[in-house]
Amino acid sequence: MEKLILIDGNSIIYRAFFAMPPLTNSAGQHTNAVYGFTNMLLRLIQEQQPSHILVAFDAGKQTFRHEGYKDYKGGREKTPPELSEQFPMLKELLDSFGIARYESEGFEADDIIGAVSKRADEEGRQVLVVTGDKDMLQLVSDRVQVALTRKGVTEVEPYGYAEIQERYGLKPEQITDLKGLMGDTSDNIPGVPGIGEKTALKLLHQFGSVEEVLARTDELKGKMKENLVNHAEDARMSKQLATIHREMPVERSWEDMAFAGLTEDKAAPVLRKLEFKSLLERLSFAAEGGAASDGQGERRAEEALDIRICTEDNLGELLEALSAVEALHIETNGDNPHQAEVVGITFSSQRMYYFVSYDLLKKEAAAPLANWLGDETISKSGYDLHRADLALHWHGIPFAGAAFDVSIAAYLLDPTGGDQSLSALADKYGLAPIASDESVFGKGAKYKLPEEEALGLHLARKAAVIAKLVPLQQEDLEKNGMSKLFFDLEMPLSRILADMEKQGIAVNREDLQQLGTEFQEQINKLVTQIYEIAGTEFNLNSPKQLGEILFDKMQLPVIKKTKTGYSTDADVLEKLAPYHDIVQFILDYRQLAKLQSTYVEGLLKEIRPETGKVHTFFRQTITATGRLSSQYPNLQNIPIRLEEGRKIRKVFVPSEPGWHILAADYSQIELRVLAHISGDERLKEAFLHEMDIHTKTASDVFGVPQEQVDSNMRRSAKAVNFGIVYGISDYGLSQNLNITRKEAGQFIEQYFAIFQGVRKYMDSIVKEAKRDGYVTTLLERRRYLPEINASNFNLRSFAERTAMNTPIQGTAADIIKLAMVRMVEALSERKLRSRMLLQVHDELVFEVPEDELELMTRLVPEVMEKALELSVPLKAEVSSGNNWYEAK
DNA sequence: GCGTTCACG
DNA sequence: ACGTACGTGAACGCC
Repeated sequence: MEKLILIDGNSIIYRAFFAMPPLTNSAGQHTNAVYGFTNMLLRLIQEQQPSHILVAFDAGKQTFRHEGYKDYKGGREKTPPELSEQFPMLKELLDSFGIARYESEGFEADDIIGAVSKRADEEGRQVLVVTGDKDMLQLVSDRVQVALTRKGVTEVEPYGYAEIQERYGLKPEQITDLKGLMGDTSDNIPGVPGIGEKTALKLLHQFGSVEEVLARTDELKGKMKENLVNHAEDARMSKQLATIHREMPVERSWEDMAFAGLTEDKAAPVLRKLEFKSLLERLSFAAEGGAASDGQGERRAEEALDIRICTEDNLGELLEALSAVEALHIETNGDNPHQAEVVGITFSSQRMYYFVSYDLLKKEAAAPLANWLGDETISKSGYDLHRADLALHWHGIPFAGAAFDVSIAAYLLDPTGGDQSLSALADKYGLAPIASDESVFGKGAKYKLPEEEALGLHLARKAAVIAKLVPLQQEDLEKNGMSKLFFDLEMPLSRILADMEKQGIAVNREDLQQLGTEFQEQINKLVTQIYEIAGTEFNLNSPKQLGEILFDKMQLPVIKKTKTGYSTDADVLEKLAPYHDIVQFILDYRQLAKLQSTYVEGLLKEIRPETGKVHTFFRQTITATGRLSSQYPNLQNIPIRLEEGRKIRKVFVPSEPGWHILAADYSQIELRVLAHISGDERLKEAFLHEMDIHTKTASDVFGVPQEQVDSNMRRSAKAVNFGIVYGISDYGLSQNLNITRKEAGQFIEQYFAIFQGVRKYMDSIVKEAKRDGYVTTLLERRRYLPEINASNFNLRSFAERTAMNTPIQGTAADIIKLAMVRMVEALSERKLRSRMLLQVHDELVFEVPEDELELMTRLVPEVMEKALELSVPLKAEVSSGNNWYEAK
């Protein structure tokens, strides 16, 4: 008789973790949850004699991160790292047992179990679902049984029709009704207030279903009736949430799930590594490894590598091997690559690994090696070569020829994939494991280089992993249709970014200091006034102390609270301003204090004395959408909206006398992208006719001619347009416009009634995300949304808004990146001296010699507008002056 | 190290 | 019943 055991992996490992006492192996890894899981598994196998087994997991690391987030919202503990670290071990163990496991981006273990059990049921097979989650009881049928864990985890209690009837007096399909009424705090299912298990069961015994209860509330009375009437929708939705979807495409055949029993050669090494001696005995496996054991048997099976620690004497070997180098790794220290030291370089060449220390690299004897590094005709594969390039540059060693950067590939393949270190990538691709940097170097203040031998080994392992990753990632990129994005856009861009960063942008130190003096005078005045009104001195920078003054001492009304106390953010202070003069002073203080600490003092610290410039570091592998980010300093958030802050821009000047700063920005690029991808005729019309998009939107939504749109209507329309781009919600819009949620909802409804193409796009992109588990941009940049089918309302809603926003923000990011690549080509073709310095999401900043100003004023917007052809025109506006302030 | 606030697109 | 507009980085207070 064939029998399938379907295990809810997440549910069981959680329970095992909390049920078992702490347990670690000699490597210091926690193993208690894996131990509990394995015990349960072996017992099930013995008792049930299954022919097939499948363990289902929630997909991806994100799930656990967001479970932490959800728990946090629910006021519970985060997933402890002692548990997180056990997931990879469990998966390795299952593989070694020959047990199939299944996780699929965008789906939860519930979905997998629901769908697999349904199919098996239809095929007439016996199924036992093992879980700690009572919701699963809804899956019970003639052929499907559900085993719930008891107190511990190794014991389970099987439920069929009879047991559910006996325990609850319900049929399996009524389990969702039960949840609909009583809710479930751990899953964030609300249910109906005041109704717990007892009341819910009574109601269901009387009426049979949620729908029937709600239809016949006239037969009830009192508070319960009131709650049911008022929360009818909650009840319906809760039932929906508790319903397991059983329709996902199952990408496992029956044969894939076959279980043939354990074999010692596969299972024993993993059990030994975990140091599960009692289990080894129970299975009659040897507790010590066989012939393979080499005294390191208990450690992870890191690969033995053939390593040369290079010296002046043996450097010739490496020089000969250079022509066959598959990968190199350039290790740097510190976060800021402009200040980093080069720790050492390793090379992988035909299964030999060479380590070169920085000291050796700087010696005359290594000149051929330095030449090789700087030869742009030699293609190089590595990890974070952009960072390496900068570090080498400041030590006088040119680097060129970056052709395949494993960190960028990993980012494109999963921009929100969490830890993208080489150690994590080795795990992910099933390569020989390598130690984490933290374990080799320590972190923070404890960072310390190990002995050269150990250092060389660790860095050689990195080079080895890079060499192996390259073909694997190349294949994955190809599979995802991202090869062009990688080779023709991101890799060229990474080289361009390094050039921009080395170039830097000049800052007038004296002017900046002068500005600081002016700010400080104003700050001093404000502080005096505020202390006087408050009647006491306190730390104005402490929201806690400020809150005590405003709300306890002065008794101003509390508008909003944070987790830790009173909120004092600008939103709140603006609402309090009418009550007391002090509030405006505080707002002004905040503004100036921000400018002073972040932009005057912060920027001064970043000016490099040698160049008189600031050299930001653009990060290419951070954002979820494909945008860049900027650090040390962040030059993508220099003030502009308020005049006081905008003055900061005056200190950003050309680095050569007589040159100009030229800035060009895309006009409404995100709404134009939306017009293109949604195909909305009205939106397209607006851009084809060069209309003011917010006025046009107001005119359409309020049904008045454009001439009659007043400033308030335009302001509302602008907020709606922003909201649309962000993945609109009535709540968000209401916050932004300071109106009620209902009014915001009406705005949105009116908008969608006019821009129907946009509504269709929003609906279809969410559907697409639910089907595929990811969304893409025009250039096939991809973002996975594992929570798009979550049963938790907040997680799911967030993913839905992300599904709407990411293709828009991401495509805009694609476009300006394309423009940057084309711009550099255009500059070099025309042999111009102008330099591209900064990118600020929809803006490019250049420094331009006088005699190129006219040409650049035409060329830059032209290149930007032609970067990608859409069904609406792209528009770029250009301007120039003696500094960034004037280039507006 | 986390939370709050605020600067930008 | 729940609480978010999307995407970032830096400074500061506080534990």
